[in-house]
This record gives sequence, structure tokens and C-alpha cells, in this order.
Amino acid sequence: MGDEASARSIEPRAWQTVLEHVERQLVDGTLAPGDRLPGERALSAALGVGRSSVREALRVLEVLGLIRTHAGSGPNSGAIIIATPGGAMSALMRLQVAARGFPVADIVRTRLVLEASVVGDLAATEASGGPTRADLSAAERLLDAMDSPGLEPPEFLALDAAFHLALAEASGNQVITATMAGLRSGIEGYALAGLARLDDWRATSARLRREHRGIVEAIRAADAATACTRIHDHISGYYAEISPKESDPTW
Amino acid sequence: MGDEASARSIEPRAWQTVLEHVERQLVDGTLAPGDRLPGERALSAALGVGRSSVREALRVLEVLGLIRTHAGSGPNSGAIIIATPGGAMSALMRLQVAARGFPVADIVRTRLVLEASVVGDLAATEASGGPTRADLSAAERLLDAMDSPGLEPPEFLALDAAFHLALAEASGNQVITATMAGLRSGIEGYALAGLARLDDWRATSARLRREHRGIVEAIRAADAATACTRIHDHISGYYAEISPKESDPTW
DNA sequence: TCTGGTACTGTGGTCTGACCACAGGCGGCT
DNA sequence: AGCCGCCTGTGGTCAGACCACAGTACCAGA
Repeated sequence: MGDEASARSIEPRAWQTVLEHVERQLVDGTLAPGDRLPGERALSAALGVGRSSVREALRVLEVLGLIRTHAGSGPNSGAIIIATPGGAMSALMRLQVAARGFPVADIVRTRLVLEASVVGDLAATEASGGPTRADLSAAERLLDAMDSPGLEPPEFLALDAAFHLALAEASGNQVITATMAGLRSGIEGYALAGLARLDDWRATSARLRREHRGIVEAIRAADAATACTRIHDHISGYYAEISPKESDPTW
Repeated sequence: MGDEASARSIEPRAWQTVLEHVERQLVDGTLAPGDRLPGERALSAALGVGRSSVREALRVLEVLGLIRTHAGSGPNSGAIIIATPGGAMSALMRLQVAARGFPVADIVRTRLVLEASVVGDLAATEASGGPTRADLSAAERLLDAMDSPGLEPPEFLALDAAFHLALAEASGNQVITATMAGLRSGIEGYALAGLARLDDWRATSARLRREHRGIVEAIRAADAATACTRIHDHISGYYAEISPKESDPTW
């Protein structure tokens, strides 16, 4: 079957040449965040491919969080280089979970690893002193919002997700932040479905709020070990509660 | 169909409806890995969008590692659902690094976290006994290959990457495996460029091989703490060696 | 009957040309 | 001077055409 590599595989697909063209310009600095790409018609003519192929490549770049497109004219129009990996990570994780490429259990385990590292880092930073408190206060504002009574479970979960993301952002690691955003949306559907398996939402919500406060408290106390243990128990405890009892292939 | 002009302003973009259609079928089980999607023309007619829009959506799904397309006819033709997140992660990380969305330092830090977790898990599994040895032997075969003399630095780095990936695969966590593959290719260009900053490649290569053996040895001895320390020093030591001295915005 | 080749069919891959909605800029009108 | 409408260029979408490809069905010959 390797004989088919003779004719077709030498020439890459048209949209890939566009993708490689943009990536090359990105690497060598010709293109930087904020810059505008040439118009689709110009790109098409410059690379000798059809506009459809250019559009397929641009669509990929858009989904990957590398460009943002606007119709019309003016400085805001056209395809502009950005770098917002969060959405791409989310789409990737979500679809891979849907296609059974990522078991939910592996996502939860990865969250455990990353979040433990995040709170450990935060506690260490707090120990060494520094301007970390401002970012932590953003997370604490979310905790306050979660205390408001009459919150519907889905709203509570959204605030919960934002809280964990705020911790990641406070750690300053953009890769971990984007990855955690992706992991979260990958299992968001299962978290919502798992609500039905909770016996007593009020008790669970109270426990989650208490655990959140405990985590922040440990970080503030610069106690990395306690913070790691608490977030580990927090996450694994919750998912143990909502995971289906019978074996489910997506878990 | 004449109302599409007015409906377009409210409706999502045409290719997104295709994407959502596929995702919905994936979630509710209508589509599963191995299944074939309807042909582009059929999908176009079924969803009331043009074939170009269908193709843009399929291109996104392909880059995200969800489908594989083949021309021709027969059971291997058409778009088939797969779930190979590795390539998507790699493309995402590579492009985000190129677009300065991900600092290289954050990628290295994330590698530290994930790989420490991987070797810790492996050591713990080894402690509890189990059929872990076969997978570890795959990693060890790569170490043997790295001992072969006359290996060019790029070849050595490729084997090095494969070794670290083999450890992740042995841990059994597919999310971590795919993420590590992505992280690695995100900084591959910088690893290659960093070779020029090494004073003595022979000495470095010998040290890396020694450290690799030490990591596997610690895993085999079920000594999680030592394994974590060793892989941490291994990775951070290497990147400290190849990172540029002057400040570089991409780091 | 078996075997070999050939035409057919349906697939993705690509290009072209056309039209639309949109948003800004420019120039003429008030 | 200030306002308003045309003009232009952008992405978004669609329709149709052609190509290369790979399997399949069919038919002719041994």
C-alpha cells in the first residue's frame, strides 16, 4: 500500500499549503498578533489556489483560535491574527469526548494533576510574597457569588467552573489555563447530566462552597501540601458523586 | 429558500450548523467511531447549506482529529469518524506558540507537571504490581536505540520525544498522552534551535541517556518520589541549558 | 467455469464565477 | 460646516463544473 505515495502525496492538499504559508510567516515574524492577513482573493492569487481552499485554511485557523474574521471594511475588517487558545481547546476536548477519544475519567484525572499543581504554585507564590493577592481576590469574588441563595444548579456549576479557571489564571501559566478551560468544557455535559444523580443538592452545594473556601484559605496560608490535598479531594469527591454507577463506555 | 438572506443575520454561520449537526449526532450516539458520514453532497442537501460550507466544517473536523477522509469508493472512502487527538493537539500548540499565544516557558512548566505525574503514577502502579512492565519495555527499547553511536542530534531528539511519549502512553491516560504530544511539538522548533547553544553535545547526550535510565530505574523500583525528582531535574535542566540567555519574547 | 480487463459509479479535491450583507470612506448635497 | 447616500472592498455563501481516484459490476475471452 505504500505505492500510492508516488503521485499524490508529493503535492500537499491546497488548503495545507495555505496553512503552512501562514504558519511560516508566523514563525519568522512576518505575521504577528494584531496584523491583518491579505484578503482571501489576494491570498488565493498569491498562492495559486482557489478561494475555497483559502477559506478552508482560514476556517481551521479560526477554530484554532489564531484569527478572527470580520466582514465589511475598515481597520476591523478582514482576518486578524489573534491568539486565544481557550476556545480551540474547548472545542477539541468537547468533540474528542463526544467521539469517545477521551474517556471522562482521564479528563478528571488530568484536572486533578493540573489543579493540584496550580494551587501548589499559588501557595508557593504566596509564601514568597508578591502581588498575587489581586488575582486571588477575583476567585474570591466568584465564591461570594456562589453564596447567593436561590442559585440554580447550572448557574452554580458555571460559577464553579469560573472559580477553578480563575485559580489557573492566577497561577499565570497560560498553557495550563487554556488546557483547564478545555478540560472543563469537555466534561461540562457530564457534569450537568450528573446533577440528576445527586440526592441532596443543597447539601452538596454547601459542601462545595465550604471546600472552595478551604482551598483558598490554604493558599492564603501558603500551605501548599494542604491546598493540594484539599483540591484533590474536592474534585475527586465531586466526580465520584456524580459518576454513573453502572459501567459507561464514555467514562 | 428565499428567506435565507434575512435569516442569515440571526442564524449561525453555515459551516457551524454542520459542525453542530455532527457533534449532536456524536453525542447522542447516532455517529460513533468507525462510522461513515454522509457524502458531502448529501450533507449539503440535508442541511440546506452549500457544499463549500460542508467542506469547511469537515476540514475543521479533520484538523481536530475527528474524521479521516479518503476519495474513491468502497468501505474506506468518504469521511470516517476517528478519534486521534494527537495531531490536533500538536497543531494547536505549534500554532499558538508561533502566534505568541503560548510562551515556551509555560509549555515547559506544563510538561514538568504532567510528566512528574506520569512517572509518579507509573511507579505507584509498579508498586501495586500489575502488567505495566510490557509498556515500560517499549520505552526501554527507545533508550536502547538512543545508545546507538553516530546518532545525529535531531535523530536523538526524536527518540527522546518518543521516549517521553512512551512513558505517557504507559500511564494509560489518553488526555495526558495527547497533551504531551502537543506540548512536545509546540516546542520542537525551539529544541532544535537550542542545539546550537550546546557547548558539548556528546556530554549532554551522555547525561540525558544516564538520566533517562535513572528515571526508568526509579519507576521499576516503585520509588515515586525519586522518579518525580529525577524527571523534574531532567526536563528543567535540559531547557535551562538550551534556553537563550538574553530575554526572548517567545520564552 | 474461470479469468481478466474495462467501463461505470460515486467519492473527495479543487477551481471558477456569481451574488449577498456588511462597514467604512468619500464626495456631493443641504 | 454638517449630514446623507453612493461606492468600494471585505468576508459569507452558493452553484456548477471538472478532475483523480478506488471499488464494483459486467462482459468478453480462454
